[in-house]
Amino acid sequence: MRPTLSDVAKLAGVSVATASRALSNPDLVADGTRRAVRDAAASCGYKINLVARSLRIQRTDTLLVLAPCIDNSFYPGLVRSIEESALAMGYAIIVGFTRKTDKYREAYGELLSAGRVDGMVVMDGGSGVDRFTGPRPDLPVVQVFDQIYDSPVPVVRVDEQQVADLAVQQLASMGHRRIAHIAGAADSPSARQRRDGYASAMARLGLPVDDHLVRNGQGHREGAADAMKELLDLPQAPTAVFCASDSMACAAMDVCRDRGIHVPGDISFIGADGTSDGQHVYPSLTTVNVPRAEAGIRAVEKLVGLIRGQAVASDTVLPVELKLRGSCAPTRTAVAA
Amino acid sequence: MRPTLSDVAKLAGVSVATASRALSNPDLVADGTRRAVRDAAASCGYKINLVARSLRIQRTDTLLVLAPCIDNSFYPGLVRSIEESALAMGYAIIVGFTRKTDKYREAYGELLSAGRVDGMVVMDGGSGVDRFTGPRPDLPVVQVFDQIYDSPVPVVRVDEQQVADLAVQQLASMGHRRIAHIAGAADSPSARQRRDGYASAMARLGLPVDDHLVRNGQGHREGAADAMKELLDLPQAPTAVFCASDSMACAAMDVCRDRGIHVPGDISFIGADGTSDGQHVYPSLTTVNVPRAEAGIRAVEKLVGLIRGQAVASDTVLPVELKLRGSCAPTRTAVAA
DNA sequence: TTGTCAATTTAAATCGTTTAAGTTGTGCGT
DNA sequence: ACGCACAACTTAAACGATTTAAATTGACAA
Repeated sequence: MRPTLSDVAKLAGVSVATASRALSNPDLVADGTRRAVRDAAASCGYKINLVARSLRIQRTDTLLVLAPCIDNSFYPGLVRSIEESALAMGYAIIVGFTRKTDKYREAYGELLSAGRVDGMVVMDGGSGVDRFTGPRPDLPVVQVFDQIYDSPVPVVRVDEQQVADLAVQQLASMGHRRIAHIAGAADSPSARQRRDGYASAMARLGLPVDDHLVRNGQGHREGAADAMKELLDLPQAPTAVFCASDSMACAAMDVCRDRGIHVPGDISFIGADGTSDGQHVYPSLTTVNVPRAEAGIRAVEKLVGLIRGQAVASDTVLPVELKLRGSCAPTRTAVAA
Repeated sequence: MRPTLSDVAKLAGVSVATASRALSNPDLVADGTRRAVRDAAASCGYKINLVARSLRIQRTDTLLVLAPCIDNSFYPGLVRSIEESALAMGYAIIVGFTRKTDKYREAYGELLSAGRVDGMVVMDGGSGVDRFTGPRPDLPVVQVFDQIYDSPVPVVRVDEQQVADLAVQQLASMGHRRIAHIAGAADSPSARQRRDGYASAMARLGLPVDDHLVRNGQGHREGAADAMKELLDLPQAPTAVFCASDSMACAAMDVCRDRGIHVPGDISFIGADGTSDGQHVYPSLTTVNVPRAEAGIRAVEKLVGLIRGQAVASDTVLPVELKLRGSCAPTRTAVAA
């Protein structure tokens, strides 16, 4: 049987209260007593029972982290960053994947409402947070990217419109006028915002907004490949494409290579997110970077603040940044000019 | 204040014991009582306190999953598979990254020895499992891939020698004789075994084993790129390379592209692991697939068996398989012949 | 000797469940 | 009518820690 605190106390010849103090609040006991208790604990291999401790102090020191999936190269980095700062603040993390499914959202939400975790970071904005916890607006929850429309839940995010803006602006500054957009999953709030951002950037720059130039890539490679084929088959194919994610951009570039179309000579690409997808392809992908590591840190800070009952900013917006790489170039006419 | 079972009992006019039974062991109470308790619970929004429950039943229904990192594309799929089967068996998972560092190994090991989790899946074989839990051979632990030398811990793995064997055999059958190897991290058991497997396969096939043809790629892209450059600078460059991981193979192929060396025309590549790295490069990478999803399932099955005190196989070896893709081709002489 | 005070230590309550053991009351056979 | 079996429920004791309030100890001054 595993030794308990009472075993240690017996061994050291003190009460359990003193044993508890000696181990967790050392300055409240006399030197000799402390040593005796510590020796006793070591000699019998005592390990605290964290479950009992949690019950008593009403804290689990554990956070729940929910991502839609982990196949997507967007999330691993985010999870890693969350894990790192959680650990630094004394929390372990339970990781769950919602698969964008209410069944899983609810299953994991139980962990929060049943007190197995102290708070939750949600990266899956597919639907309201009440999908997770039922109607409990008081629980500590932080949303990261993919904000739910007019949700009261504190959020760490970027300005998605600006993501699109930077991309379109860059392409336009290189002389492109027929700029297409391959959009992300229809049910993703951020994908919708990037599409809107694309449209308004085009309008603002006085570029022709042609509905045929906007295609739904559904957020995955296959969808993006199909979308790209449609774009290339257009009577007037675009000279540049802004894709809502790097992985879609890579898939679209692959389609071009297969058809013998040169990137960036014949057509330029810009992706978004700044994942590793775009770094090791040829040509390497220009992208609008979304600071995922930073977001993870801020999310944990915010969540821990919430848990401790401190006042926290309800909306944190992080800066995005264009990373210029090999996949885009000035149009031929711009070069000629 | 959150309602407890005793609140529910009061509301329903029964004792807490009956309330507990009505909710978790429904067939032990009368129909009317059950309904009364359930209604009471619903009406006050009662949620069970899983921490209290865990303390009482001495189970947390939580597993600890330790990976060295998650940047590497090898682990996300494995973690996902573990999460999926754990959830199916009624377990949540705490995920931790060891960063191949004893500090982190010990920090997470605490969770196991302090009873916050019921068992642990370790994917980081860098050192003995005692690095995690101290000298506690009785705790439920399963190792996945990267087995620790003569460790008593049950393991789910592949035959790493066979991984190398399949690769070398394939290349040899295509006429290659100068086959190089770019090895993985020096401290990784599986990397060492693949290197040994390469050497013995070469010997068995009567191919010249030249020390210059074995380079340490250190398991990452940069290391592999350096290794590849050295190989290309050799007086007699290899005509084929077996890389200990797909990501290293991709990095090595990139070096060839930069130097204008054609793959697979001038040189063939085979990677290992079957990660997504090799699927979206050009040419797509031939690889020896390691069944990660299957491994995750088997690991959880085994761990849960261990937790429940059942007898489990101590060594599960899963089959590997060559996935022939575009990165390797017969030598010119083999084609001419 | 006695009282005061600070420094330690202890007993007991508490966190919210589960469950073994005990109580009650009903129906049944004889 | 009596006793027995059985169902339904209650009581009370865990699980293993923390923490409040009370008790003990010893030193020192009056």
